[in-house]
Amino acid sequence: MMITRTKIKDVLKGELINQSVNIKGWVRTFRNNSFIAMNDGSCINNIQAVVNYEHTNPEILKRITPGACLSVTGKLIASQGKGQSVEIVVEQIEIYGDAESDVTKPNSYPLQPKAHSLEYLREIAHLRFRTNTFGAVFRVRHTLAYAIHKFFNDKGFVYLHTPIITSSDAEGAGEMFRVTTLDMKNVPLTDSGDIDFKQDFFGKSTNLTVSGQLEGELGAMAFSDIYTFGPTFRAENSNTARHLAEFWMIEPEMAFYDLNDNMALAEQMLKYVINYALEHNRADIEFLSQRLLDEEKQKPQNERSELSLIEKLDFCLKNDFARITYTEAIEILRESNHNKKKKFQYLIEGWGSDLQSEHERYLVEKHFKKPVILTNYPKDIKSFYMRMNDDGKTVAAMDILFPGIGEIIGGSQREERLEKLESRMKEMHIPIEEMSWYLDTRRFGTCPHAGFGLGFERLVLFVTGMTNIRDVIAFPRTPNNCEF
RNA sequence: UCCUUCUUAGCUCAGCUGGUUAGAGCACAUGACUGUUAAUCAUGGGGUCCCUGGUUCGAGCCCAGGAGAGGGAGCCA
Repeated sequence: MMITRTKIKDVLKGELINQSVNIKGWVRTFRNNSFIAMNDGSCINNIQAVVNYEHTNPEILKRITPGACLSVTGKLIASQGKGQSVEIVVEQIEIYGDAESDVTKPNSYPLQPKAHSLEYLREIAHLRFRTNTFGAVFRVRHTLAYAIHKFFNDKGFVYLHTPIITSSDAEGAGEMFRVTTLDMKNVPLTDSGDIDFKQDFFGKSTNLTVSGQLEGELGAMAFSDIYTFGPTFRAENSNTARHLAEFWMIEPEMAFYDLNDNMALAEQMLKYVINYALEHNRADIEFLSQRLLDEEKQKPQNERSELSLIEKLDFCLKNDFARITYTEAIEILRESNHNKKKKFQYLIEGWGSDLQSEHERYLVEKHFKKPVILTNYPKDIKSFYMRMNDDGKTVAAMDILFPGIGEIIGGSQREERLEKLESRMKEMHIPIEEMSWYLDTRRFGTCPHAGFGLGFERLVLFVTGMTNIRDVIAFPRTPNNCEF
């Protein structure tokens, strides 16, 4: 009789003890010609399937190699060994797919039963899901994505799908990728010698979106509360461990919210999703936490983290984020011993200039030692749509800074007053005519509103303790790299 | 884009001041063992020292250019 397949996660619960079970998955290791460690991705743990090698065809045994895909049927029993509570006594093995283990042969399975560097695994990103670390990372990533949807859904937010192809280039959030069907070898030109986009697919110049915020504001002016969660594209030539050319962003936009409401929502959301991941992916996060501890054992004492990953996440949940204005931040930095001893590479020059990464890191990691929300930045270093404060010098912006990540959220109360918005756009040379659809929100029933953007991969970085953003997205796109 | 470090076996890395036949651990193969936990033990095979050019009697090592990767910065999420 055929037994239906059970996922390894469920088999490991032990409820099916003394019953026949069928599992399907990939071999991690095969020890002692007897013990197959199998994983099907349903959880971090493997199940041990025990083969009686004396009664099994040696040709079959030879094909049980790391990476091979098997279907195993047998009785689930209490394990005699120490590493696991239950194991399967193999009665039947079907090999779905072999994996060549001999590294001297071409096309051998590149994952060996040993530690590999993250850089090496990045080169074989199509197979790295099969490792403990990346299995854990991508299960956590999934849970965070689900938690974000659940958080907003439970609050009555509408999930708005903003366009991926846009014609607006006024956002100014970054360099854009062009979308075109024009023949690159024979680009049509106008009489004046410019590219004739009238002949392009959309009859105008188009790009991949750098932000769904402006469209999001349109939704908020009808549904009150909306959020977007989609891919975002920036053609910046930035090569860092925190930037991608293609990344996922969450952008809520709320009518009748001021800056304080905005901050409160952002903090509540971050804590909700971190807590959700801790509750639903405990084993994965514990594995990642232990992984970091093992890694840090190689470092000198003074370079090790004060808190483990789990402790860091718990700490973040239990403490209020620090909230300070830009002006107060400048004061703290100016008065710091670090600045007085000239330890900053960029000394604090005074009010008005943007903070450098080292300054943000000092505030978060040395001074407050917890997440920090910076507010009310000088208008000249922020975007046109941010609401002007009464001082005429600052805007109602907020950035949330996380330890080890830097800016994880950027947001603001939006400028809802038409005249002020238009004059700001003129100052910053934003083409007002092209943005007429956006300005309609201010013409027809405008209201105070606010929103923010959360870089999803940066959140995943924080929760998994990974340090390179290329290791928390399945197939990273960065300058000069678009593999798979 | 800028600064900086690196590139040696399938993987992770040693390789002294430029000097004979380039090493280790793991992996892999073969054999032994058989309740293991990345099993253990023995034996064995395995190298375009990233590429191109130069200096030198002699280059893995020095110089120039190029490619790729890591870390930092800028831009930001």
